[in-house]
Amino acid sequence: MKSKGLRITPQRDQVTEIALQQEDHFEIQFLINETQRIYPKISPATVYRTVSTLCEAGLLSETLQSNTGVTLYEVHHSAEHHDHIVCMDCGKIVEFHDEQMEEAQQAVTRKLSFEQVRHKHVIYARCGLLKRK
Amino acid sequence: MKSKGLRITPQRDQVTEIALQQEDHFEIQFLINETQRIYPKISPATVYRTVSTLCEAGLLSETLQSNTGVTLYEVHHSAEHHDHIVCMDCGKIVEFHDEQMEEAQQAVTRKLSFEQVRHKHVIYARCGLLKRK
DNA sequence: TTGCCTGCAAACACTTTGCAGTAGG
DNA sequence: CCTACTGCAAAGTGTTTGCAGGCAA
Repeated sequence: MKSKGLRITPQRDQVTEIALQQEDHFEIQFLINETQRIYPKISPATVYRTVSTLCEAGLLSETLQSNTGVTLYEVHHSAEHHDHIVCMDCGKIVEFHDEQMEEAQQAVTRKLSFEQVRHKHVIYARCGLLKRK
Repeated sequence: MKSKGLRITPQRDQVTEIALQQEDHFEIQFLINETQRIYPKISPATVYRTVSTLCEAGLLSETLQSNTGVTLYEVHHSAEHHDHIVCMDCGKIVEFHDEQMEEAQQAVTRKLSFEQVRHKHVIYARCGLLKRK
């Protein structure tokens, strides 16, 4: 898998395993904490380096900013693309996919003579929990 | 205009004037440089403070990240909302507005029981300049 | 053995904050 | 006169980098 000239080390193993276990979006700090629980002497620098390696390898992707502005990562499911709704009140993140919207994007991009590479589409909304209180 | 308990000072005047002159997206560092050209002893902290004041006042908005990841601001035209295409090759930024897409967003958000507040929709694309070379 | 990988600490870029002095209204 | 605003420098954040030693292959 990562046998593309990359060495397999206990540190990378540990970080990779924890990262890939996550079903949700997570921040680097979480990964650092979790890894240090098991492997106390790992350095944050190594986690950063490993995460960017995993991103390049296509196993993770840096998806979005949380409602507080922190960078979040998620396991990259090559399957299908999705976008995000972030709740500004409780921070909850919901994924969605809308084919019609994707097509509209392609249309706009082409109309302006661009070739779309990727996009970042985040809707900031309120789930209503606060209002009900 | 900013007579909402806010004081008018030469520093704020200068920063505001330069900021509002910009037709394009700009980064804070640009604003700091430009202001210091005219008003050399202004402090970066003041520019930061002024920019956030202007954002709260609705005159500026923090719109997006450039292709290199820097935060960009733009003068806020209350008129109509638009989204952005950022060229990953040359950094060019094009604005677009697509009513159909906006409606699709509302539909998705409502379907998931959210109330949309705002959204950030950035398409990263290539303008093709590099390819032609 | 080779050189990629690690830990550590320092460097970094960007932004915020505490404080004492200044000046707007 | 009062207190918001400013400059300065220090402190924060989040992330990257240089280096010497260590270990996978």
